[in-house]
Amino acid sequence: MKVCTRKSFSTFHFQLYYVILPFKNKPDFIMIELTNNTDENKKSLNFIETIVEKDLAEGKNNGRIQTRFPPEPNGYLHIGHAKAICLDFGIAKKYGGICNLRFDDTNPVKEDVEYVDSIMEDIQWLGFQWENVFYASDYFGQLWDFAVQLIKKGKAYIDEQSSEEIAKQKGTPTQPGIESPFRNRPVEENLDLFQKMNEGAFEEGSMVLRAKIDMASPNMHFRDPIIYRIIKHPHHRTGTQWKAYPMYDFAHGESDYFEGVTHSLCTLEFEVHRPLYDWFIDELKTDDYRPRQIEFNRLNLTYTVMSKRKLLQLVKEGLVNGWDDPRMPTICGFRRRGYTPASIHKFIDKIGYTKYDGIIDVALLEHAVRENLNAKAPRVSAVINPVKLIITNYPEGQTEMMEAINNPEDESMGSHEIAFSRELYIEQEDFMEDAPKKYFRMTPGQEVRLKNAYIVKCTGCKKNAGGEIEEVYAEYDPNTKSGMPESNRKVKGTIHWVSVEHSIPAEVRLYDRLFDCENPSEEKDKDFREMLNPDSLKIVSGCRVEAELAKAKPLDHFQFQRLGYFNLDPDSTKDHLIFNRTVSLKDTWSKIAKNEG
RNA sequence: UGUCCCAUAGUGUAAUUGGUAACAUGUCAGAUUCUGGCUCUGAAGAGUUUAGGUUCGAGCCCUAAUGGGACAGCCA
Repeated sequence: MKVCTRKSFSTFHFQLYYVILPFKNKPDFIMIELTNNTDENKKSLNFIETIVEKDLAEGKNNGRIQTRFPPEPNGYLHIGHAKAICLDFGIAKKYGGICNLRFDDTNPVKEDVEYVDSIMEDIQWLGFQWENVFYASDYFGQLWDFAVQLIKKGKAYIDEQSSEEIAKQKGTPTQPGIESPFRNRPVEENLDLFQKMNEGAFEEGSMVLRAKIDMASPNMHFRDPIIYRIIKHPHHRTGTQWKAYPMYDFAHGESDYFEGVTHSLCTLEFEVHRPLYDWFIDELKTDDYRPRQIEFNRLNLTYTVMSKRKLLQLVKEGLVNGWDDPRMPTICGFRRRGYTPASIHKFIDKIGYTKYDGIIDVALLEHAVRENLNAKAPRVSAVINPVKLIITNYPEGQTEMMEAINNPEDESMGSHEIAFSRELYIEQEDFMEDAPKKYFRMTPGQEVRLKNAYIVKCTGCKKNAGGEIEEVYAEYDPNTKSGMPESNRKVKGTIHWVSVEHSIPAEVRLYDRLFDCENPSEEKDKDFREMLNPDSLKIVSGCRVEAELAKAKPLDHFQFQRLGYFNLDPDSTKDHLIFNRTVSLKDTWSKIAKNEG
């Protein structure tokens, strides 16, 4: 055995050793990495990891790393959140830190425990576990005290103007705002009103607490931002205890500070909030510690929308069948569609984290699921649009059990049996009376292999009065059974089938992209409902699947051979099997067929 | 003549300032195949938005322009 080191790599913090094993025919090159951190070192760091490593190298926060995933419980998580989750939990894990789940529940009107539960379920399904669960509402007391402190310092005041008035005075991005007439209200009066505001003495909208900063600031967020408003709607956790609630800008950074977050990762649209985030923390902090907000690009995917508002609208207006409709980009939608956590991780790993706000081709996502399911999904036979095939020279009443390999990619998955008989179903698509040259399937005079069974030669078909194909006929060659010595004869095509008598009925749901246009969010002047793809769901009943599938459990993955990856829908019952198409197989034939006209 | 952010093949990401700008996906071709899948081989596809500057040397640093985005909720 020879071991050689590559000197040229010595500047990196890992070393590669090529070990050449002296096997005669197949010298195996095995790369062994002698470090504790295997994969990570090979890959270049993203800009956030670079920052984290720099902070670590400088000894910031005594080498402590803490992140948080901070959803508002006002909707279901989508694949964009998955990207944030992978980052928040991933950074903590990679650098030996912790990641907490914190619900940013500062607006009781929009929030609900239903969402809290689904969020936790989705994070865990993705394979992550938080260190602690926190709620911004846990800090309402501390935040209140901080607000009082600001008032006492003369840095906050109660404004009694209407929201319209305040908006008007705010100015525009290019014009400075003007100061509120209430801006210099005495401290005592502010404290008194703030107290009463929370006791329910005033109506919603009648007054707010504002930070006194700079109405002429070029950053709109500094123009005396509202930090407390009156909401009388009960809170899903604190009930009616509070009537005055902190705004996001006032709650978020402070919550990070209370918890000891070191790196507060969020999406790009919060970039302009960062100076304010820092401003509040500067007012609050009593030591050198300060959490650091870093923004990365949010995930945009082609042919779908990612905004919670629009997703909610799709659900509320019944344009889809709920949050977990398999066409939705929600995590529960992907789960029901048949995506695996591994495929989502793979996808997110490939797209990376930058500050460039682009849109990602769903083809990348689809590739990730195909790759994952190709490795793990058992192969089965299913006929979605059946037509009868009769093997005219096969004995009536005879049945043979054929061996079907579960997964050619993974021998350890073994095999199962599938019943073969005289009468079968094949796909309507797999028979053509007049076929083009490159059609390798069932057509009179042509031989095809029936997967896992015999080579058959098509002899003709029977049509009804309307010209529709009712039955297809073929003769089999008994010497060509799969596995037999003479079975290796070359035939161009192989098609799948199920036995009429032994197969079971099923419903199959074929999903396609939800929207017709690549970037629905970009078409600002169009109603996004007009861009919906009318064919995004096709329900096909009367499908026939092999008996093996009676054993399927909800969400089990399968490859329907030659068709795609499918999973059993949770609504499926013993008497009514329902399969969802996760993604089709790549289909080069359809391209050829198209080009041939 | 607001502040902030961004700009590398179709898409996404990479490239201690120094070798012919790399990878994935997508596209096209071919091989293989009892899945028109997978796998394998190959090809096309950017000369790094533009113009200056610094440098022996710039995708990378500086300046400006151009284009795109975020910010004017009592949402987060």
